[in-house]
This record gives sequence, C-alpha cells and structure tokens, in this order.
Amino acid sequence: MKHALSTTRTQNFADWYQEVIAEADLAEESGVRGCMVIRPWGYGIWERIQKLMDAQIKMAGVENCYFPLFIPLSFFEKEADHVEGFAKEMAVVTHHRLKSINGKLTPDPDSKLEEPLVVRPTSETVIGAAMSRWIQSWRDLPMLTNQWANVVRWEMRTRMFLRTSEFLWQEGHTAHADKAEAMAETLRALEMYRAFAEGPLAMPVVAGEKPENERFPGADATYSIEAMMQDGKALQAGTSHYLGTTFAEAAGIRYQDKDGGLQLCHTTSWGVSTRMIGGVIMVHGDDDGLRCPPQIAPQQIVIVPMLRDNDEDAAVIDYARALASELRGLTAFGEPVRVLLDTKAIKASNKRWAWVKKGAPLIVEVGPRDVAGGNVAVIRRDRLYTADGKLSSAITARGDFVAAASATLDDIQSSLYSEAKARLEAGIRRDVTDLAAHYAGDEKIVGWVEVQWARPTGDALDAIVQQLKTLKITMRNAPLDAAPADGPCFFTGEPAVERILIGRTY
RNA sequence: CGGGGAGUGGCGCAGCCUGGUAGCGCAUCUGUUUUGGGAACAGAGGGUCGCAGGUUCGAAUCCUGUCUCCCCGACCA
Repeated sequence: MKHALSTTRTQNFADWYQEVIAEADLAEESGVRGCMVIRPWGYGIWERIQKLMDAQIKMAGVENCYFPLFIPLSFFEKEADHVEGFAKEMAVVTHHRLKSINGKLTPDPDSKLEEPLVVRPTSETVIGAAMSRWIQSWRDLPMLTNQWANVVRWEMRTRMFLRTSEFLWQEGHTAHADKAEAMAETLRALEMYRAFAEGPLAMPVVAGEKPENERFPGADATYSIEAMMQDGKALQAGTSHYLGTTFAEAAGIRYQDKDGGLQLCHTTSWGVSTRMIGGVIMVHGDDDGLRCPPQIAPQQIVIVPMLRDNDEDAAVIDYARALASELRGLTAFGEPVRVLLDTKAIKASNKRWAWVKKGAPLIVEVGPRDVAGGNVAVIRRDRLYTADGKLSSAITARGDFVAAASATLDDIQSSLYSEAKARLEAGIRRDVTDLAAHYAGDEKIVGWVEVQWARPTGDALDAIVQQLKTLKITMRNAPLDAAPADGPCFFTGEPAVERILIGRTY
C-alpha cells in the first residue's frame, strides 16, 4: 500500500519520527545546536496544550507570573545538589556588549559582567528568592505560582521536541506550611498531568514515583507520568516534585506560624513541556504522518473544496463557506469547533494529502457533485483506509455530517486513546524473570517490565542501576495504582515494598 | 564530550578518488490539455557546493580549522 511518508515506523522509527515532523510542518532545524523553529502547525498544537493546561492550573488556584530569563550564578550556589544536577548543562552570559575587533564582532572585553548570568534551566532558585520576600506569615500560605516560559539546558544529544537545548514549558512552584500540604499539591499536579495526557492528548500514561536515582536535583521525591511510544520506549511526559525544605533553606522561605514561631516552608515544583508534542507524534502517528487528537488539533475539520478553475467553482466555494460557518456554530469538547476552509490554490488531491500528513482529524471534501446532491465526502484521519486498503472517503448527506460532527470528533479522540491504551497495556509484562533475555537485541519492540522490589538505597541501588544500564534500560517509576507488593524483591530477594516499571527510554 | 556517518537549488541525491564553465529526479513558475483516489506534455526560474582559511593559473573536488545534523556511547529535569 502506498503511504504518505517514505519511511514506515517498522523500517526505521527514528527516521520516521523526523519525517513526520518535517512532512507535517511541525518544526525544522534552526542552525543553532539543539534549537528548533516551531512552525505554525506545531506551535498551534502547543497553543492548544497551553490553553487547556492553563485553565486546569488556574482552576487549582495557581496564579501565573513571570520571572527573568537570566539568573545570577550565585543563586545556584545556594543549593549543592541543584548545582551539581545542572552545572554541566548551563548557558552562561558573561558580557553585555559586542565590539568590532579587527573587523570581527566579539564580546567586548571591557563589558565583562561582574557576576555571570545563567540562562534559566529551571526557576526554583529565582522563584524561591521571590517567595522568601512574599511569604511572611502562615496567612500567606499556600503560595501557588506558575509560569509559562522557555528554558535552556545545554544537552549533549538533542532530538526535536523530545530533548532540545531550548524548550517551552510550564513550571509550577508552590510553597506550603507543612509536608502534608506540599505532598498533596505534588500529587494534585501529577494527577492533573495524568488527566491531561489521557484527556486532551489521548495519551495513556502511568503515574508513579521515580526511584531515588532518577529524582530531580534537590528534590525529596519526584513523580512522573510515563507514556509508551509505539517502539516500546518510555517517554517521561511530565514531572512533579516534592522539594521538602531544601529550597526553602537555600532561599530562606520562612513563615511565622500561629504560635509566633518561625517555620520553613515545604515547596513543590512541577512541569510539562513541548516534549509532550513528541509524545503525541510517537503515540498517535502512523505511516501517513501525524494523527492529531481533536482536542489539541489547531484545526479540527478542514474543508477542501474541489476547485477546477471553471464556473462551477463559485458554487462550490459558496457551499463550502456555508458549511464552514455552520460547523463553526457547533461545539465539541465544550469549545467552538475549529474549522478551516482551505482555499489555497493548489490541486485538491495534494491538499488532501498535506492535511493527512498534518493529522487534521476530519478532512471534508466538497465538489460540484456534492453541491448538487447536498453531500460531503468525509475522511476520518484515524481510519484512513478501508479493509481492502483504499482511502476511506465517505459520501455523507451534509445535514447528517453536521449533525454528527461533534460526536465524530469525540469518537476520534476516544478511539485514538483506546488504541494507545491497548498498546500500553499489552506492552507491560509482569511475568519476566530474566531481564537480559527479555531485552536482548535492539530491534525488538519489547515494552516495559513491571517487577516487585525492596526499594534499596545507596550502594545496593547503584548496583541495580548499573546492572540495568548494561541492558540499556532504566527504572521508570513505581506506579501509584499498582497492586501492593506481595513477594520478594526482583533484585535482592528481600521482601518487596512496591512494584516498579523498567524499560528503554527516550 | 568520545567514536562513526553526512552537509551540493525547497526536498532527495550524483559529481569529489584522478582539480578545468554545477548536474539529475521530485517540487516550483508559465502555457496547453486534464480533473472526485497523490495528472500529462512543453517551456522556464532557482545553487558564490555549510562556513572560514590555505595550496593552486584555477577548488564542490586537495589540506587545515570550524559550525550543524544523524547513529552509537557517556550524560540527562
């Protein structure tokens, strides 16, 4: 069967991934290492994510604010683990002026900064400094803030959307009176992410706690949502951290309690990034490109008029316009339906394939015959082909299509989810006794393994991590909704305390 | 950051070894004929060969440096 992309997922998943990004006009290289240009269709998806996530964040009583891109180096020196975690990947600004020296623009040696500025890799330190000013009394708590921003981490190896040097994200930072409240907030954010991934992104995930060795630098506990890509690898799609009093100590975030005593705050931080878009591609994409879940599709219904450069065109355009405005009057997922009438002057069949590659959920073709018959030809992106391998275009009465459009979008959203959910469940094995045999070879799609373990720490944990490393696998998280442990630790034989997922990862 | 591969019109590539006017396919533009399952023919436009030095009468080609991308490793909220 002929497909829209030249590389299929089974041929070469990595090449396929890059081809989807290029062919769906999501992003392109920028000429700067690890940085990408996010094109309108890709950014449109991010805007959808922002809009829906922002509403969730606000609903939780968290307020948006904005902190500077530049962070004084000294801020990082206040917290040892945090510096160590980020020191190797920070971009540093050392000068504030350029000068032409021998015809070459060079940082002016005379403009060296007294104190170098770090381009934020994350904002715990600056926001902590602000919170120490904002919080005086128990009445100021909880302090719930969030910012939408770009951050820079000088990564050794980059991949579009999955790991870029600069990326866009949302970082929530909260301060609380005690551990219980902070932990509740940490888990609230995690649950918000789980629901967001499984709702708007139609991307099933496993929410759980990261093992000690995978924690955020400076955190007491780190939680994540992990999604399974179609090649069986795990993608950490969101994280939430309980930071204890570590950052409160470093930044002096204290409050006076009801008894007049001075207490340290317990803080949290949590974030999701443009990496989610990479996850959507690898969870929902097929050999014809992206399949964009309707809730995050910049356009949900694209109308392609079959224009032939003759006097029938006017009637077709009128019909298409009327259809578009009728559809725009509908709601789906509680919002007005997003409809694009694509009047670009290119051949309709090429236009159709361009939208297939971009993953528009519904592509509606209207031509003279439809105008005459009062029909539309409907292509569902999640069911592109008929059983015998032909493109599935259903001639439908216009009124019937309009009446069902919202429900159809809903159905596409849930069918994408169901398909991915089935794959995730089938991809987790709980009966594996020999990891080395299970993960032998690089080509197989092997998914994840869940084992019981005693949650060792220190050297014992290091030994396990090293053992897994030889198999190129890591511990993902200990699922919060897993069955209680009831056997021996997979690694040590001691009584297990929880179950943990293991797999290859992005 | 170490090892390997690669950078030549928008995309995919040839040319490089053995230096001598920069080519092919797709895409684009114009025209004609077409048109409901990725149209055909004819003509046309578009590249200082990633960038910077060097060797040479002459460099896409040889040498040095550098940037970017891909794969493997190390690293990685």
